[in-house]
Order: sequence, then C-alpha cells, then structure tokens
Amino acid sequence: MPPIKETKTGYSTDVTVLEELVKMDLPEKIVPELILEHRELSKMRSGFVHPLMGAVNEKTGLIHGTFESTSTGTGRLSSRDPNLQNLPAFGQWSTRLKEGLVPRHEGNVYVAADYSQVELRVLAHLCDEKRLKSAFEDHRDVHTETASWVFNVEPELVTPELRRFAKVINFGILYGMSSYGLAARLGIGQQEAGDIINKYFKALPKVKDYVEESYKEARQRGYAMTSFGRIRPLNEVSVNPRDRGALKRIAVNTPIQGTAADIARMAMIKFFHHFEGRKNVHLELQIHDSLVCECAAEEREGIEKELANVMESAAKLSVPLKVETKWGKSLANV
DNA sequence: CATTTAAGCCAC
DNA sequence: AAACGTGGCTTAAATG
Ligand SMILES: Nc1nc2c(ncn2[C@H]2C[C@H](O)[C@@H](COP(=O)(O)OP(=O)(O)OP(=O)(O)O)O2)c(=O)[nH]1
Ligand SMILES: [Mn+2]
Ligand SMILES: [Mn+2]
Repeated sequence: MPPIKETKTGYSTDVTVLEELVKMDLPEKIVPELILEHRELSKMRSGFVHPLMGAVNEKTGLIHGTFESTSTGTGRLSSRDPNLQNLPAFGQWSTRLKEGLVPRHEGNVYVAADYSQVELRVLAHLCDEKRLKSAFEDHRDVHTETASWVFNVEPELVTPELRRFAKVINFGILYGMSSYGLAARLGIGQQEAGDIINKYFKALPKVKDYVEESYKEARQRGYAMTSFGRIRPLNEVSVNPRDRGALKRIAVNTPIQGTAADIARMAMIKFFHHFEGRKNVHLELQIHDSLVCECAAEEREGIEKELANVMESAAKLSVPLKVETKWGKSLANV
C-alpha cells in the first residue's frame, strides 16, 4: 500500500498512517483494519494483562510497584515495575482490564480525586490572565469549551474522547506546538491550524506574554523554576541540536508542569498527616495530579470529602484548586 | 550472548 | 530546520 510517512529507517506504520490507509478505501483496506485491531489487542495483552499478572506477588497477592521520586526533570513522580500511571483510560478494554484491579480487602473500595484542569489553573496563576482566571472562578471547564470551539459541537455533546483531544490542543499550543504539528494531529490544513493557534493567543493575550517572559527569565538565570522554588538547570537537559525550539519549550513547560507536581507532592504530604493513625485508609496510587486511596466501604462518603479537602487546600494559588472525586470497587470506576 | 536503539503506544 | 511537554514498557533489529 502507498507509503504515507517516513521514519529514520523506512516507512512508518503508526496508527495515524494505518487509519489514513483505511480511509483511502482501497480494495486492500482490510489489511490496515486488521493490523489496527491486532495492534490494539496485542498492546492490551503484552503491555498490560501479562505484565500486571506477572507482577502479582505470590505471597501477598498484591502488586508492589515502585514510585520514583527523583527521576523526572520537572518534579513529577514516575512509576515502574509495573508502571501504574499509564493504565488504559479509554475504550472497552480499559474497563475490562481495570475491573481486575481491586482493593486488597473484601468490603473495601477505592476513592480517587483528580485536580480539575490543573496546569491551566497553574497557568492562570502564573500569568494573571483575566479571562482564564474568571473561567475558574466561575467553575467553567476550559477543555470542554475548547472542544466545543474547535470541533464545532455543543458543550453538552463533548464526549470524553473529544475532551481528551481538547487537552492536546490546549496544552500543545501553550507549550509551543507548531501549526504543522497541530494540523497533523487534527487532520486539517496548516493554514487552518495556524488560525486556531492565533485565535488561542489572541483570546488569552497574557499567556503569550507570559510564555516569552518565562523563557527569557529561564535563559537569563540558566534554570527554569516553579512557583515553589524547584529548579531545573537548563544546561543539564539534552536536546536534539537540529530542533532549535526545543529548549524554549522545555523552559516554558517546566515551571507549569513542575508547579503542578509540587502541588501534588504537597497534597500527598498533607494526606499522610491528615489520615495519620487511620489504619483503614491507605494511599495506593499517585497519577501525577490524582490520588487513589483504599478505604472501608462504610467510610467512603466521608473519605471522599476529606480527600477532596486535603487536595484542594494543599496549596493556595490566586485561582481556586478544584478536584473531582470518584469511587468504586475496582480501578475501572475511578 | 547481552545491551542498545528504533518504532510504536499507553498515560498525565 | 524542526516543529507541545513529562514519563515507562514492549518488540524486533542492530550493535557489541
Ligand atoms: N503538555 C501536555 N501536558 C499534558 C497532556 N495531558 C495531560 N497533561 C498534563 C496537564 C494536565 O493539567 C495534567 C493532568 O492531566 P489530566 O488528564 O488530569 O488533565 P487536566 O487536569 O488538565 O483536566 P481534568 O482533570 O480532566 O479536568 O497533565 C498533554 O497532552 N500535553
Ligand atoms: Mn486533572
Ligand atoms: Mn489526572
């Protein structure tokens, strides 16, 4: 079938290429269709089902993963052996998989809370953009509004998948995505993509100013810095020398992603203080801007409120921090 | 034989 | 001349 994209060593067969081949509606379209289906299924089996089952400790019956505290450039945690921060979140197989991940004790449930639009709130705090701040003061959902704007659908009709795509747009543009990159991701022309980027910064003028100012500061100081003083020396980051914009994008991203990471860490500390001595409340997972804990089913309602309160008060920004809570008998619900 | 690299894909 | 950022993991091929 026709080549669409090149890699270093040959022709690309990634998901966008295969979907393009299906769209071309050639007699052989069954081939990319079957490869796509195979990719999805084998990713699930060899990427999640097998490693997760293999990670179950024989004696405890539990998965004992490792959270690394000092292995990212921005201050985020990472998770390994197995990675529990990248469990599938969309699609039927995601639900099936996570139905198998359950609390250690019968009668217990998971309670989870995730910061709402966290890096956009951090951005609003850092750049003092009026429109962004009032959006959060008015409890609005900027991701949904972006989805509604870009994809021309009523906010009520924005699906979770569409909203996830809006995050790519919101954060992508903020962190320096080009019209080329946006066009490729949206499947539109570069002109149209450029228009979207221009409108984005026109709607939020202080964001553009902030991006430039933030980069200038970082370059002068030699390091990027979060709201709480975490630093990332820029001479330690390695970038492809052919990519001239890379260092700027890193310098702009780090204070924001890093500030969100600082907040998440403070929330974890607060969690331990708050729930100290409560033997049936355990923190199980941290997924960058969310915490998942296990507790007795009877205590669920109270824990949900306490967890939300702990996280929302972990730091004080010039915009409110908000979390969304969920609970369930397996990770499929949270 | 073990380790490294490339491509690809899962998440936030 | 490349063209959001932060990670971890699997597979196959290249490298040693
Ligand atoms: N640069 C970049 N950052 C991302 C991307 N996806 C997620 N993030 C960062 C920014 C988010 O605020 C943060 C937490 O991810 P979430 O999925 O929880 O999204 P967010 O909190 O923005 O929205 P939500 O929780 O759904 O209200 O991770 C992405 O595609 N690019
Ligand atoms: Mn969030
Ligand atoms: Mn999240």
